[in-house]
Amino acid sequence: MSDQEAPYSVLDKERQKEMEGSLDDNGSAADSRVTELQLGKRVKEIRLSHNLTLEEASRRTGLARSTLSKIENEQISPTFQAVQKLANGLNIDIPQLFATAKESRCAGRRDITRAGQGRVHPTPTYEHEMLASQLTNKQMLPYRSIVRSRSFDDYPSWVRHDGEEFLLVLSGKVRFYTEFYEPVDLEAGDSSYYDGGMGHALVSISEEDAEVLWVTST
Amino acid sequence: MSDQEAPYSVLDKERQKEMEGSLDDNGSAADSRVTELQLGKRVKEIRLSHNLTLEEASRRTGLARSTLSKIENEQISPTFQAVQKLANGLNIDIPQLFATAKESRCAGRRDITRAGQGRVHPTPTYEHEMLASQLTNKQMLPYRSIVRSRSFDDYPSWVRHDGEEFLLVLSGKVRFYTEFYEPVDLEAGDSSYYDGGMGHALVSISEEDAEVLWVTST
DNA sequence: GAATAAAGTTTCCTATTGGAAATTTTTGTT
DNA sequence: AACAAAAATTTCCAATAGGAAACTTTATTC
Repeated sequence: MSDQEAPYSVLDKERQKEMEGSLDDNGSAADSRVTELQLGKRVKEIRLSHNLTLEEASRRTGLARSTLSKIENEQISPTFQAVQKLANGLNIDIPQLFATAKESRCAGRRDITRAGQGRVHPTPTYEHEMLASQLTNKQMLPYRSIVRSRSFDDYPSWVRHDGEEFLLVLSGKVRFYTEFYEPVDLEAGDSSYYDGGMGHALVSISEEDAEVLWVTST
Repeated sequence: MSDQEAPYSVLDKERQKEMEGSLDDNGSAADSRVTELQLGKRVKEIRLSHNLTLEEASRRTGLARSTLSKIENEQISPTFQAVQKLANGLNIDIPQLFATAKESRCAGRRDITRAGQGRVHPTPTYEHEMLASQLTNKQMLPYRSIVRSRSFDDYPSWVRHDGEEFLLVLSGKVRFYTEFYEPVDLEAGDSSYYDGGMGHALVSISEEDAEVLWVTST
């Protein structure tokens, strides 16, 4: 093959490879923590653990051998489409792919929120105090709320969201409306667990505004 | 981060009126189209729920406005790199991005537990009352516990388990021991969020046994 | 309602990806 | 060791993503 005059010399290659290690920059706000590295390695691991050749993997995923090779060697950043084909073809679900890349499960994170020191977020019907708001990427979102609403009519429509929700009444008394059930009155100490996708709403029915704790799963 | 910028609004669910239906899967894991369609929509949802403009999002993620727009409108398939910047910049973890498609079970489950009516499960150090125990297959496990322990020595070893844990002190006062931090005293209303894999233990330090609420993610 | 500003989309161009085929590396056989 | 076969990598080029700026749409103000 050509040697001295080729525009892409071996030297260039080496240099490129080195730079590959940390391709996060753009000094802007994004916290580009180095979560990168893993993907290619991970894919290779999985492929090998299934005892597949690139050829086979190519057949199953619909991606070219060459493309797979490049992905495994971190030479390219596959498009989302490609990632999906990969995941489908190799029978891995995407979260799994990133599970390792993301970070180890046995972290030692801890966040403490003193009473009343959460980040407050008011709405017409509730006054929410986000707890543990320092910690990001949580699996659950806890918040303590004061139920301002005094009538079901305060709600233009059902409140809905992804995930599941746990509710505990801390003080006062509320009426708990849900889309598929009769309303129920809950007092301090009563709790409920329900699907967030089901419409729901709370109304204070005690002298003072009731206080509740919510934990939502993501 | 974590300041006066748009408060994390998982709470702005009010505006999340529609849950899209209609995903035609052909059962097998072969077709990638299904999830593909979701990505843009999902990103847009998330961006809006954080009350961000494309401009803002661009600043945070380091991706161009135009690129973000194209992604949201499914005009391009972002590279993995781009997806990562997205996830970092918008503070979402990647699995969450992909979670949509399969989560189409907008069930309407609900379980109510009256104060003191949970299923009790005593241990030497705690007296646990499982809440919502009627409901199985939950993503979270809530329980209210009385902290019997009076000394750290009551614990033969650290308590550890999978997932993450949210802790709220309901009454009394506890000392919160963790594997990687100095012990902290918590009073009624104080809360903490931490990784279950990190050793932890509670000890009552008030006159009466303290009462706490725990929610563990699975 | 026109004028202005802000948010979002499209265009145009460069940089990068993805695939077919050539090349190199690895593995197995005599 | 030499050869052949299989697997992996690299090259080259067409197709596509990403970014800057032009443009269109949607709010906001006078």
